[in-house]
Amino acid sequence: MKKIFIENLEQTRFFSYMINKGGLTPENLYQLRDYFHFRSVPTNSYLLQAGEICRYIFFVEEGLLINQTLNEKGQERIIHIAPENWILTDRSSLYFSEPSEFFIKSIEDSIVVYLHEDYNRHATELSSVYGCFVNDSLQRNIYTQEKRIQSLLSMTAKERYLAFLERYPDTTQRIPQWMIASYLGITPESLSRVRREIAGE
Amino acid sequence: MKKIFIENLEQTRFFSYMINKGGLTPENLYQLRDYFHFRSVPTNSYLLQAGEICRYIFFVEEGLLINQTLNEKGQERIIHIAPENWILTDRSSLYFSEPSEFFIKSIEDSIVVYLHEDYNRHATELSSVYGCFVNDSLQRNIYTQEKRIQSLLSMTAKERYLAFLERYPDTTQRIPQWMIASYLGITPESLSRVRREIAGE
DNA sequence: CGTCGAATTGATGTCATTCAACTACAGTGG
DNA sequence: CCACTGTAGTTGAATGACATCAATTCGACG
Repeated sequence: MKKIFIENLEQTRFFSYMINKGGLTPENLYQLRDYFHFRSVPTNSYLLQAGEICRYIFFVEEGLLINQTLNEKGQERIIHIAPENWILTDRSSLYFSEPSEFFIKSIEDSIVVYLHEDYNRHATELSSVYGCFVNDSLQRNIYTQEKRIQSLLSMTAKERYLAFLERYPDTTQRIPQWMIASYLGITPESLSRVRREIAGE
Repeated sequence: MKKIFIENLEQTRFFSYMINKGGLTPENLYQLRDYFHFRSVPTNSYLLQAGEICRYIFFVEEGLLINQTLNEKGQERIIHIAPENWILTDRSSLYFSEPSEFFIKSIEDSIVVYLHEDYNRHATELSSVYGCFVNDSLQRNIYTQEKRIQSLLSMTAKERYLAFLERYPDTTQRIPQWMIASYLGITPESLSRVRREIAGE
């Protein structure tokens, strides 16, 4: 988890994202320079441990992060999967400064941008467009969660797996199968059977 | 769904909520008078139909609203249940002006405050505290959805029902059982069996 | 080559669904 | 006032989906 120096900031996914989606300018980003830094993160590093207070928003420049939790019975559950260009954090821990119930961990050698908790506030002050973007993201986040709840309420394991494949078409083969199973809320064995069924169609 | 006139605005649940939780003052609320109105809503009225664009945020002054959707197979699913003091809307339809996939409907004779889509914006201009409150609500919303996803991923029907009872202790007996079943993602028959089991403990 | 974890496969169990029958009750019209 | 109807809820038996447990295979890595 070494802090690293990036030669061409402007060529990073992070910059493209913030400029194209967030509506910031390169100048804005240089002004925000104190509120983010790049880190190199080897496989299986924990960026956040349950019990800690989450202080950062993580942007995946390269690699793959997951967000997991342990339920009462002690088994782990994958909550989110974040490949390149995704943002991951524990909003409630970050926002309310409460101990997190989640782990955030890398499952590939990754490069992660750590966004300081004040990044969004400062960026919004620099650009009102960015403020709207943050709001948009929250709304969209709620919407996708709504969708996921619906899928858990009314789809079978097979249907959910097919939906997963559509959602993460390129990423699927980078994720161990048992993690996908966990994300879908089924056992690895069940997923294996589902896959066999699909293959023979 | 008659527009109604309220004698003592200050004694409404809506005012208490906006003042105590939202940080607005009574004066603020009178200034916002154009952006909300009360309606009397008989049982089984639709406040929003799938396909429409949602234009309001609904605050339940009295009664009981639900938010439901039809899945691909044509069966209805209860997504949210909102008794007094709750807020209900289709955020993505409201925010992105897209046709809604949801129905919002009263299941008791109710009094509902219709908040105009610009209410939040204007209220935020009047009071920055309110702006924080809106943000808080979004964050909290995300958090509770996260919780619900986890419960769907790892709890049995019985456990989810018990959790439901804790969450809506006073409201349970006002909601038909088959709706609770739908909210929990199980069939009415299963819920009936779960209840019998619990009763005999 | 041996080890370890991931993935597959089979046998069996559990939980919830489905379908059907039955009860209870509320509303309607004769 | 009573029969008729429709809806919610309960119950039972059969079925289906997924879990669990155990055995085996596969592949990566030291």
